[in-house]
Amino acid sequence: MAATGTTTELGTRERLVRTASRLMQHGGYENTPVKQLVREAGATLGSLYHFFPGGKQELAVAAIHFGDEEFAALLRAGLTAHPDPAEAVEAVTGLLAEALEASDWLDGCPVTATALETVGRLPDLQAACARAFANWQELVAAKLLASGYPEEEARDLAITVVNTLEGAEMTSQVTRSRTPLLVAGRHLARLVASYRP
Amino acid sequence: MAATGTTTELGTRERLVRTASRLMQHGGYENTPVKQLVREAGATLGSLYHFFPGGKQELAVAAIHFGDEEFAALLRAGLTAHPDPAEAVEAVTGLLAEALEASDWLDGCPVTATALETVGRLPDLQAACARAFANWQELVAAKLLASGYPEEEARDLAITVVNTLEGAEMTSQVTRSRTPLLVAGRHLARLVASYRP
DNA sequence: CGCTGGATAGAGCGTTCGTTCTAGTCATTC
DNA sequence: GAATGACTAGAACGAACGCTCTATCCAGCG
Repeated sequence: MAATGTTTELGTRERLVRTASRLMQHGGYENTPVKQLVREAGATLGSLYHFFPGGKQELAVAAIHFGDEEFAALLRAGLTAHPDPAEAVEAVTGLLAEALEASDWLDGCPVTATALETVGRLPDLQAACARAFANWQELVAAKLLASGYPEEEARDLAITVVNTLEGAEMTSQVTRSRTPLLVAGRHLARLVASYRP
Repeated sequence: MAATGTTTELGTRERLVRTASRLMQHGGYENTPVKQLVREAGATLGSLYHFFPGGKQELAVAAIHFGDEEFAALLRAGLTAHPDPAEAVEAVTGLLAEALEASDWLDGCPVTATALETVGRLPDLQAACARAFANWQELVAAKLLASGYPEEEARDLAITVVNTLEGAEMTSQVTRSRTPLLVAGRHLARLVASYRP
């Protein structure tokens, strides 16, 4: 190899995190056996417990953070696509619908499934999921604030925007249809516009 | 016992279904071991496989249907509380927030967790979950239609109302706060009112 | 009374789970 | 070229999983 100073392709640790994020996106935490995980990541059990002494749970927290950032990137892409926040939010639903259908309705929200099954069971994971939701709300709120929305209305709208995206993404996934997401886009745009300063 | 002709308290089958619904509401399908299930239901493995030859999966489908009806009852209660659909929807979020906090943030939507973890894995369960969502949408749509909303707008609004309720319920659960649900109530009321015929 | 069949009861099956453990590889450093 | 330490490799373990199986109970009936 030429450049041995940096990672040539992707380090084992990174492959583990990304694979865990993808598998947990599909089936959540308990439905993701570590052996399948390391196999698909092209790693071994030894590597997993080398990088994550806390085991599956520590890896899962890292995977949730990765999914958090991944979703945030898509959110940023949609939000910056239009200056107007209402149009921007609707653009996000379009991006989500596209990505979801392209994955044969499998790649839903990378956090939701894990969030629901860890409530009251695995506090570390639940906290990581809560942080992700807060992070996404913050992105939406920033867009609204930058457009002149008053502080309180911006914060509240951001909560509902993210929640509706989550709910619509789930329903689109279960029913294998773009409709819930696209309808959510229209309604959120109308709602956001109705508060326009 | 006096009346031996009918079930004295609750039949074993019914206890299994209700217990399964409650446990799946908390942790989903895979997080609900059959042995814990029969123990909490006051039943045994023999009874489970007597009433549900299809095993855990068949019981889970029955449990989803039960949760479907249970949530539908709460939805009906909220929707009939006010003649105006906008106020009615907001009433629903109040009921949900109350029930959720009373359960120490554990009794979320009885279907969502299972829906997400069975996508693309257990078609029978996924179908049962999809049916529940459609059922709830139908209830909201009926309320809007009865209030004179045009057919298409009523259907689309019903989709978003249910999706937003789902998303807000999940976020309220994970963050242990009424806020997401109550904010969703205000926003949904505003959205529904904005379409008032 | 004995027979019958729905319902109950739980020990035990084979499998899979997350984790541990020992052995090994390989680039880097003295 | 021996030593070092980060990393790889996978066999093996105890626990827990869903499910099967045989035995038993008991109300209804001739």
